[in-house]
Amino acid sequence: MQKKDQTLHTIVEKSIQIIQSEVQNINKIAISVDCVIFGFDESKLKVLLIRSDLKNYHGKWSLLGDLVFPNEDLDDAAYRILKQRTGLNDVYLEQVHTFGKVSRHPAGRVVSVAYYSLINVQHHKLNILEHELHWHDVKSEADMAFDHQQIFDTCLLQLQKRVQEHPLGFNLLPKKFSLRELQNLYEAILDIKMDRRNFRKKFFAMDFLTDINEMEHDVAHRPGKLYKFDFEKYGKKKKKMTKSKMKRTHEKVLSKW
Amino acid sequence: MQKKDQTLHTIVEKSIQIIQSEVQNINKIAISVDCVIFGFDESKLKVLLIRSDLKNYHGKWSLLGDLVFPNEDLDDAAYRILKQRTGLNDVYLEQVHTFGKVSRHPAGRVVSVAYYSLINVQHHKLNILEHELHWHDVKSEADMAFDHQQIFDTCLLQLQKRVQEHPLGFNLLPKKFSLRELQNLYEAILDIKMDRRNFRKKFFAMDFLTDINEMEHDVAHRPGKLYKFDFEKYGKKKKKMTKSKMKRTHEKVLSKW
DNA sequence: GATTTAATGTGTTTAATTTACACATTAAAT
DNA sequence: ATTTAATGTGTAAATTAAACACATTAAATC
Repeated sequence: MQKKDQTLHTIVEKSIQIIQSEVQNINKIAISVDCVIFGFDESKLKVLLIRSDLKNYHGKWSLLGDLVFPNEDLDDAAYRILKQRTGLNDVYLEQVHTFGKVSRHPAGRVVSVAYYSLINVQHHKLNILEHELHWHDVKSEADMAFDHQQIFDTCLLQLQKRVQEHPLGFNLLPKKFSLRELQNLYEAILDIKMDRRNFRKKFFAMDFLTDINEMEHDVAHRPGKLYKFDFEKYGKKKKKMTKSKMKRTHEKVLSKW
Repeated sequence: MQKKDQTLHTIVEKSIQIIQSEVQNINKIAISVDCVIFGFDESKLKVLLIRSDLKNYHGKWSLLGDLVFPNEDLDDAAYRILKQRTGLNDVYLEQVHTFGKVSRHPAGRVVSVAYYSLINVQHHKLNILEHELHWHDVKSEADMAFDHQQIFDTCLLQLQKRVQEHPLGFNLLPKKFSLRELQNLYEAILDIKMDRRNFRKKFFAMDFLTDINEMEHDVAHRPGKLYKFDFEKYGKKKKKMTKSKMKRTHEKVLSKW
């Protein structure tokens, strides 16, 4: 009995070792997704953070993330996290960068793919209070866990760049908005002041704002007109632009290095 | 004996199952790196490809890639591949995007991080002929394995964008080059024709080209002057630019959507 | 209800950048 | 000596970006 137990033990242990080494050789890397979820509230750009539950990072803030399931597309994992935390489908989501330093996570080797997402804060109001979730003003420093500050910085830079090339900003606004709100949004994202007259001129020239013949209410000054963004019109124009690229010979290229 | 064997078998099998399921739950995802290595030769933009060795993709071309080691930083894996294949250190390398569809790789779940790299084709000449490596003209379609066409397309787009914002192109040229070569490079990368006079004006205005008082040799026409790119001067200017960003209030923002 | 407050709505002028465009010059090849 | 195929150079026109001021409106205050 003694002998039999030993044999058993040996064999089992050996099997375990073999399998474990196999696992290590083939792949000992976990993949996670971290989402930088941006919102816009009170004329400020916010990011959704959660209290870290790890001991090492007690009291610090984390981005919203999770491991990617083996049978789950990477993008789907990001959408899953957004759905879980905000209850929202159909949000703007964009992959930014993958962070893969060996020592970036205390719990082991975890490579993390960072996404940023733009949501309308009025639309969720859901799973916020239940958990230790918090809309953090991007202008004030948060004490973040792991390399999440770096991930956040990278995503904010990406957002700043993208928002100057494409009309993403509208994803952060309510359907109806005044030009002042729109300008506040751009000023918050880019952290600059803009000239009001030139800003308006530029947006009207783009011709994607629909005047819906409504005004602001309950503002302590002259109320502004409200507009909608015409996503459809923009889609059409974008298509045309792509086609016309085919024909181009010269181009405004090599901007201000 | 019969009984003992069965018990053993059962226990071992159970152990294996437990461990395997553990493996599956925790992590069944492998991470690879794929490099889109660009070169510039005979006034054409080229990409380095290798014959695929997988059966399913027999005869097709692949990007250069490998699995990431468990104890290896992601970026280091990319540099390792470049070193292996071209013998070059210190090349320009930039992460672009991570491809993570469940079914993207026939051999199982592999998430791949794509990088592009710019190398001077004159500097290597090494491990090219030995393996089934090949400099492929980006303008002609290659029959690529897996989702490598998509990865390539994404990286080319990224290169086209980046090269308009920063002076990356010089990484593809020899140390000394004529303005004609420089223009050929930009025309090849962007796939457009540019005006010669305006191109020269623009580059001289940037003030990063050093006239080295040498001329082209053995060209069947008037030889052009040769220049070097002043990386140091560029570095200084870039620093200043970043500082002056602090002060700015208005900005050329919201370009041509 | 008159006055104050704090914002909206609106054009023009100037500066900067981008684009278009032509001819004399040079070295090698014939 | 002539031909060839490129280099080197400047200006004017068009477009885009930046700077800037005043009358108007609704709510809040007195």
